[in-house]
Amino acid sequence: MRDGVLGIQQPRRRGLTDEVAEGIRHAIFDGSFEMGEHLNEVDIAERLEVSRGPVREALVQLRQEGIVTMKWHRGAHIVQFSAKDVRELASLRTVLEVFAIREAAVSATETDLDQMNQVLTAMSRALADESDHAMIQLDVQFHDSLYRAAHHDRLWNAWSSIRSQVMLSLLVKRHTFNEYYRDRVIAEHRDLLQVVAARDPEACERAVREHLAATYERLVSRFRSTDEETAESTDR
Amino acid sequence: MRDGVLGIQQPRRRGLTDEVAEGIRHAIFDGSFEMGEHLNEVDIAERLEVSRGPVREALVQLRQEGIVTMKWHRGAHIVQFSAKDVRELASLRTVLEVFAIREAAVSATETDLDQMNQVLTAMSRALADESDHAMIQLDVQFHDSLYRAAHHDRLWNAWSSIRSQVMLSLLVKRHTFNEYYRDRVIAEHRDLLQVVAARDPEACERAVREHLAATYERLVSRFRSTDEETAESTDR
DNA sequence: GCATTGCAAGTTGTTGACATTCGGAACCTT
DNA sequence: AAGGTTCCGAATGTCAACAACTTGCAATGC
Repeated sequence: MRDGVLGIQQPRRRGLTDEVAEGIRHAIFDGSFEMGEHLNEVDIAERLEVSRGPVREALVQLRQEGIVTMKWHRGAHIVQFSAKDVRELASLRTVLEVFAIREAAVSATETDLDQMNQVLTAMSRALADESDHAMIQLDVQFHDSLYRAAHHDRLWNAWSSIRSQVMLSLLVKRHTFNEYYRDRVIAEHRDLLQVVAARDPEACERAVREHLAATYERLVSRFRSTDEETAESTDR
Repeated sequence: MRDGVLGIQQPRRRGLTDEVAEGIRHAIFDGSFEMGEHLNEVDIAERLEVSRGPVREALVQLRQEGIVTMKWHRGAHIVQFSAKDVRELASLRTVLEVFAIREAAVSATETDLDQMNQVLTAMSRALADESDHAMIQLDVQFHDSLYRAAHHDRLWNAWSSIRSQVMLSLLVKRHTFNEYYRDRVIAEHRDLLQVVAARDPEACERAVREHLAATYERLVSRFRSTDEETAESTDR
């Protein structure tokens, strides 16, 4: 946020709560937990060498991000997305992102555009590595920079509260994205950057709608429509 | 949610965290705290007769709701809205609520419409009492029922994360709303209900845009703008 | 056998004590 | 007296123990 006088990034002091939240988030994205798995507070606390206090506070945060659910005296579980959930993510995200890109078209600075561009070049590099995980991360990162370019704190918060869900829903089905990512991601995102740079609100809205429709059309079908159906045999 | 077999409303068990969060929220809305005031954890804990643990967890929740800010080792403060904040609330809320009412127009049930109607009648009663506080509460409550009619969990969460801010920004300037509330609230909200009931998406969108524009046009001017904002702002 | 009841183990919820950090008052230096 | 430094009080951050709750299992009764 504020760099020191010497341009040195002064160590941002933050509590264990945030560290733990990031740790758990990272673990979830890395696939260290199964979908629906129970998160044991003492396990996490011991593994991160912290007490349970910060862990609990972190879980409250993650609940707000929608990637864990909590019930009274029943602890936290990783969410399990149904097709309905993904459809909700798609529709809400479209609404937010159309708004975001229209705002960005008006108030994006050169710096903002640069950052979007940097993500694009990072994508090109990642394409060679064929790492789906890295690519998805960059995908989300690009949209981060788009939202940031809108310069709208509360819009950013709204995005933050579904961001982790978006990331998780993509990661879970990452293997179905191979061809898509190889063929179209970079082009589509470059289009987004261009319409923003061109300051054309209408083109912006069209580009976002197409981009998200294309992404989610294939994604939704990968999730089960009823989560009542169950249940693979118990793994214990 | 699920009533017992005997129709007995089983007491919804919830932790102290939620109770405390609601307590603090209530206190803030009641004006028990000044804007920007520091929230002392031990004071709150003692006053509510709980330990600091639940209080801290509750504050994390309230931070997510945007009505308190927290900094490392500096605790929690009530937010202070600037004109920019209120403008952000207005624009984001418009985006969300347009989406909400269009969804509601499609998927609202009779029960949903009934609940909206109930709030309307409660408003009529409150109008006589001339209690601004009660009226604002009902105003927000009406919009609650609108969002609920959309049957979209993530949209509801997005609304929840600005709801408290909306409520607070209205309450802080409640004295400027006398005439408006007396004259137009009920009519405008009844319009909203009618267009939803008519299942007319376009009329819905128009009604919401007008309603919110009217509300925020007068509200924004009541908040003072920050220095930097006036310095670099370009009107549009 | 099947359902019910009581127990026990394990997990979460809560608490009070301890450690760390911030901000300001008092003090020294110039 | 102005400016900087040191120290202390007060609040927050963290921890480990205690209490409450849920759940699965086994014993009991039918």
